[in-house]
Amino acid sequence: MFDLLADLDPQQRAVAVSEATRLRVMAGAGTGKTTALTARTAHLIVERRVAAHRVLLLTFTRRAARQMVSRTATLISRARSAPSESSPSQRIVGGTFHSIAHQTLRRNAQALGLSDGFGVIDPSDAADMMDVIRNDVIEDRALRRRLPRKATLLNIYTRAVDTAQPISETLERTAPWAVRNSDEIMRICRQYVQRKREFGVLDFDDLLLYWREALAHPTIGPQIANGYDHVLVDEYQDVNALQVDVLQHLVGGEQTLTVVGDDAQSIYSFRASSPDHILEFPDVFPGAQTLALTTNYRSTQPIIDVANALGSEAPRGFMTTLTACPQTTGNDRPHLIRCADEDGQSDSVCDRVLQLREEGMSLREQAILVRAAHHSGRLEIELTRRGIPFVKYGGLKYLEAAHVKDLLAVFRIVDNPRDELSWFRVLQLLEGVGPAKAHKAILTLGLHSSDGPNGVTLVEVQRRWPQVAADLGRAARQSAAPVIDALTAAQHEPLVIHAERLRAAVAPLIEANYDNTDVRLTDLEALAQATNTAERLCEVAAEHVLEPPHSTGDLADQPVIDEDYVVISTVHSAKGLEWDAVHVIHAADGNFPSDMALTDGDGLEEERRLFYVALTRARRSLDIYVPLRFHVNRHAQDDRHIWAQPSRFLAGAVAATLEETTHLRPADFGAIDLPRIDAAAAIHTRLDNLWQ
DNA sequence: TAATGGGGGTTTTTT
DNA sequence: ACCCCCATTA
Repeated sequence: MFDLLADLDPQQRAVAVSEATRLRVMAGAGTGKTTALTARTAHLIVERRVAAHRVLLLTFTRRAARQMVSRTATLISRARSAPSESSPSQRIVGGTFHSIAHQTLRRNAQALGLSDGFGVIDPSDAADMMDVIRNDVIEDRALRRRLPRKATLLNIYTRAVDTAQPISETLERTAPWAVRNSDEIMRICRQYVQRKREFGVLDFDDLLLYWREALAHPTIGPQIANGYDHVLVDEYQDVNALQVDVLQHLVGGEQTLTVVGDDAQSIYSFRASSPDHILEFPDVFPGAQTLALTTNYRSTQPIIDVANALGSEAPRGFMTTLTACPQTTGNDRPHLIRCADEDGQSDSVCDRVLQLREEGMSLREQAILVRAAHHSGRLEIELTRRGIPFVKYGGLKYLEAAHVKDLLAVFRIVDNPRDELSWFRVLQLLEGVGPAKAHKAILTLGLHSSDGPNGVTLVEVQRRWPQVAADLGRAARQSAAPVIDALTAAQHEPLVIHAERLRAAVAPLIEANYDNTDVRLTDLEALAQATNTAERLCEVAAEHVLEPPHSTGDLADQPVIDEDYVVISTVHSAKGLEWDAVHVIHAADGNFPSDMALTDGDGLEEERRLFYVALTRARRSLDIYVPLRFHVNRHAQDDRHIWAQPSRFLAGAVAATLEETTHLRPADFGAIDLPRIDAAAAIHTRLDNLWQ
């Protein structure tokens, strides 16, 4: 018979079978955390007879959730010698904090005073709202221009919400230059909250806030929490105070709680997470037991040496020191490659990538990791020039999916006609309709004026539409009519038919507004078909918002899948992944650690953890590239450069673990021999003192 | 109203 | 190079 625990090492086995009701697992990088967690879950279900649907697994990414739910199901079906893994008795409830929150809110919308077809807006919608509000609320143009840009406004708002700190405090920490305008920013935030309510929409933060509110309620809360007997949380180092609150309520009864994480990999402080939460877990959850996973099965000894050396330099240290698995082979020390400038770096990376491929390592086994998405710009040019295919993760432009957002906006209107944001978007697809006419139309439709609890109904919209149409050109009137009809028609039809009707009505508008119509229309067909498993259109829209395309490859057509390609990824997006070879570029002070993060000591420590995450992605080969000269500005095309020191993380104990080489092109001779003085670092320190 | 051009500013990471 | 804002023009 299949033994669930057979492939586990003693540490992992301890995690799998522990009967602690509060368990913290400190799991270092590459130590088989997923293996241990899925074994624990399967063990609960197979050996301790827990029903699968009473186990809740919370993660931070969709990918992690999917992976663990299906691996658990596989384990269970093997242990029971059952043929299929799709049986509900084998599938636990798993998802990101946000998606589980969303499902919970849908089920309890009425009890929570939410309108029943509430919409979920993505960060770019939210930012657009911020933009509109700024223009409405701030009269003075000069003042308006001094305020942060829309995305920054949203960041400030989010951070204030996540940390439950007043805006003024948030500004001090994250945007000190905007402190003088804190009054205006507060007014904008207040309006933002109010408008979301009027429109009947929730943003990402709201999902968690409402979830917590529901859980904190004396009768609703326990009812939700009692749906589960066991709660497991992955990547616990990334939780913020709000999420800890949610968990406390979720396990307020008889439930058990297992959290797994690594304090060394806490890299989301901009979302108000802090490694303190995993470090202080026993204080918040009394009686907690702690286990550790310390044997790294991923990387060779020399790579682990670099990671441990980096950890040893952290002022507070990291809780786990990694031990290499005795079976790993490979003695090559990771390289620190000095390059003259960014182009030299691009050159060097390409050379190395091709060299490794010639040694038999396919491109797909290699990744190039960057601190900031734009760091790979010049490298991408060089990769293209040399015909090396690549796929970039992170930093996807939402606009590329504008047509998808258009149809989703229509979906949202169906269930929530007072969603002004969606109307605003859809109306502007009509010819001759810009912001001004769209706004007027919204007033005419009287989206909020209605008496009903959920605002206007679609029937009312249809009745008032002729008034709007009178103000439109002929073309706009004609192309709008089918959309309005499709919105109201077919409420009794199967969802997928209704969705298809809407798609057909919107398609001509898409054709009129965008290039690349073929690809876009295909996307929309897929989207309409995807509604056949859902119960409501607003659900489809929300799920889509919660799982945006993650790489440019996700949006592209399938053929890419068969090809061999290098992955370019931000370090943040690379967490949880691994490759045979990892190339970390731009490891120069100012880029990595990023200048932006150095306003306080916490910032520097987070950069160190980020660097740690980057290093520990590598299985067999690790190369760190240091361009000594790079462009001053993000988008600079001019010749203004600054000289940089290698990243401060490469000094001290770490230096001793690396093999240093210099990559020179003929043109670089001379350049590289210029004296390297410590001026940059000295000035940096001096200036840093000014801000404290 | 949408399209165009000039000018000024440009602070990372993402569920 | 790019984005954002504004004024001008069709």
